[in-house]
Amino acid sequence: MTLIESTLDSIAEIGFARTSVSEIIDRAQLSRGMIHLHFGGKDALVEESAKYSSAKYYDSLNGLLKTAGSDPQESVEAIIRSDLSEEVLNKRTVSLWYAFRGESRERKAIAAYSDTRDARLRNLAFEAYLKIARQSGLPEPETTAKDATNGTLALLEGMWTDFLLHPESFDRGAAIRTIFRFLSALFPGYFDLDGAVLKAAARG
Amino acid sequence: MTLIESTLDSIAEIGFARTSVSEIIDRAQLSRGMIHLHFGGKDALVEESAKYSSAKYYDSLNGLLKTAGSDPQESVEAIIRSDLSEEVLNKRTVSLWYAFRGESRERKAIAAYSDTRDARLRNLAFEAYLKIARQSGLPEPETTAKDATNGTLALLEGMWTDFLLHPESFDRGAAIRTIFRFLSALFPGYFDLDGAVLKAAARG
Amino acid sequence: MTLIESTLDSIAEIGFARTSVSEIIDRAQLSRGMIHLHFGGKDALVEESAKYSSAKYYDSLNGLLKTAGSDPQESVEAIIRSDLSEEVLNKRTVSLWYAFRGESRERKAIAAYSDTRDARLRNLAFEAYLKIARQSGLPEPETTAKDATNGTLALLEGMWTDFLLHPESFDRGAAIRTIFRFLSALFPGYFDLDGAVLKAAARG
Amino acid sequence: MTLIESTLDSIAEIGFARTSVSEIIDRAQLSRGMIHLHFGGKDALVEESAKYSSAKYYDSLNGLLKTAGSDPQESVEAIIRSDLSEEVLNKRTVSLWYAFRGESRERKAIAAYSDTRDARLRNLAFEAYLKIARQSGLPEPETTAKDATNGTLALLEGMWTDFLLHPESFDRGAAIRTIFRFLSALFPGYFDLDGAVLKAAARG
DNA sequence: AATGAATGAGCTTTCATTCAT
DNA sequence: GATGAATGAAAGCTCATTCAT
Repeated sequence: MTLIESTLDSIAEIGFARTSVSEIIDRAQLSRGMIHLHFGGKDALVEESAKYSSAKYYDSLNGLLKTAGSDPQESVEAIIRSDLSEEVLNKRTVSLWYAFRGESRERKAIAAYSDTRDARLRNLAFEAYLKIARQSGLPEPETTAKDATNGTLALLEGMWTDFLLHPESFDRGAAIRTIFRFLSALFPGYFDLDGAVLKAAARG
Repeated sequence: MTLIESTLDSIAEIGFARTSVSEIIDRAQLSRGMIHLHFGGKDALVEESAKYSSAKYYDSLNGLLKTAGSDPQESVEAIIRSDLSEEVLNKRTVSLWYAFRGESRERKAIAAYSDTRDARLRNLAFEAYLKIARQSGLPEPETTAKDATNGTLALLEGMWTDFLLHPESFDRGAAIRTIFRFLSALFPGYFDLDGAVLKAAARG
Repeated sequence: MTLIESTLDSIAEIGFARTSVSEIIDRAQLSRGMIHLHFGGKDALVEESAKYSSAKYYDSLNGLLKTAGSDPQESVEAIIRSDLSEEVLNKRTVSLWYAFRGESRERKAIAAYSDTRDARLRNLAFEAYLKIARQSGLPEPETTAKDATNGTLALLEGMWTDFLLHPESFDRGAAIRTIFRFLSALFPGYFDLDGAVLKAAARG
Repeated sequence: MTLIESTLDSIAEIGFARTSVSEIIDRAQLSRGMIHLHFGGKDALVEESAKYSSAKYYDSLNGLLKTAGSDPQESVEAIIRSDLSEEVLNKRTVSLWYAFRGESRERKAIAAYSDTRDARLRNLAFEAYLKIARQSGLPEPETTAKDATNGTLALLEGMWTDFLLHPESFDRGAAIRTIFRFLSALFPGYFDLDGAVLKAAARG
């Protein structure tokens, strides 16, 4: 196993504080010097691990988003279902995510990889909501779309926190339904409690 | 200053990793042995500090909630405005909150004090939403109220995360407006973008 | 034994490079943390040791100089005999002196304690030579005294180096005689090959 | 650049302790394995470097001594002026010389190359002084010549130490004059404060 | 009860050396 | 011969904890 994966495993399993160089090299079955040879030090390895972990999250997400249809409400649904899927949201990823966030106030390099969903995801959601808001004839569609985007991402964050603190009792279905209840109220005819609603008119 | 407050100051200012016994006793101007004498060790002190910090959060919140009117939508507005107020949501509290969450996967005693808004707050929100849902004549008012509660608390979590990662650019007003956009869609006539809407009929 | 003495012993016996924290604490029979507790780190301990070693050299020298009579040529003789005595010039002191000098180019704090005989000793020698030069009626007594001082201290340095490199074959008597051969040529009637010459007139 | 020159550069510039294998190969632009391939290890390379450095010192000195005239006092003057010339005595050589001396107590192979002027130089000086002593009709010319030799080399050592510790304020002219003051006293008519005195009789 | 000097396990890092290529 | 990735012993240092006072 690589040093980065061993580092992530260790942080996920025993936490940031107990993730020592010794722990990492034991897991990676590599020699002590490798960390400094390849990364320059433990801190740099941890930062690379944060970067890699963040990239993996977006990769997983992007992989899942590919399955979305062309309708904007389908894109939104894909984002929500993907971000709350077992592949993306599980004990390991949530442990890592919060471990890095706990360090982010002290280490700006880590903060950069701990961001609340990155620009690409925000843009994807915003574009979808903008189309929906315009189609619905809502006033100020940009502002509506922006708030819907921020709100959706905030709701996803909240669900992740819930998973962190109650991994055993967390209910993915309930989390998804809660989000769609808000969306179906905001964009009636586009969403219902089960997700995206595809109208005959919209499908042509 | 007490050991607990010094511990919290240290965690908030220089982070979990650099919060050593020496750092704490320097801040508290107490002798080295006091931590073990009074708490049994550093870990126990940190747990007590998490407990105290959590209690202080709810105290601040409860203090602010007292100003709420008797209408359920006013209660909801009070919760939201309080939880995003400068008194409750600031660099210190958010640093502490995420520092403890970073540790929560490894230390269950800390997890207990890092919870996503506790039972009292959930009940308060749920009771308010239940009244609103019933008054609105919505079907399945309990489920609606539960989802609205979970969603509201999730949105607040999301806003806190946003503050953690972008303390300088965070906009309290925009955060509040975003939440009310969702609530005003879910409970039209009870909320608008500015908060609670108090109908003549409701005021009697 | 103290940490400083253990450090000096180690440097004298096994050299600068092999004088590790482990070596020092083993010799001192103290715990690992003491070096950092009392001195702040190995470097600071080494500097304090250099300072102490330097002070001890001057103390030994001053102790021996007390035996000197009141005539200036007796002062000069006392300086030379003391600086080449077994008490002052021995394997330990010469090892330390050159070990510190080897470091002095890189560490200015150590250079300060490695100086070629300090100001007090220079002044003592200069005052003695000035009196002799004036009594002898030599032209430019100040310049003569200055050169005699520099030359005497340089000769002593040279003898120390000889001792460093050939501790077994070094001959204190020959070293002293060599120096007095130069001095007796420079100040005839004041010194001969055996040291200071005390004239009837000078003795009263 | 060769490994030996890189090693000497490193010791002169950053000191013994910081001269690592990595530092040396970086300077030499050679691969890591070369040190062991060609020298068997770092220690052997350092010893070869000490040997080379010593040889270079004597080469420089010999080159400068060639300019000396045939009179013995001219030979002595050449030795002194050469050993204190910028070519021979400069920051680099003095750094190297004292770095090796600092190690000499522990590594006899290095001590051999750190000697206080070698046999050839001693013989050259001794032969010159012996001629002068005999010409002057001094009693015990051998002993006088031996002391003059030891004294001269000791004085040169002392001047080097002065340069090591005060490279900025060191005054070559003053150092030379000081030595000649001693020599002119010991061998009047052969030296004065400016160096060798060449008598009409001696020149034929 | 209260102190803080002392401990030593465990930390990150360095670096001479090895050896498969 | 020549390379440089890999090794792991040993380095300096940190720090929670202990305990004689």
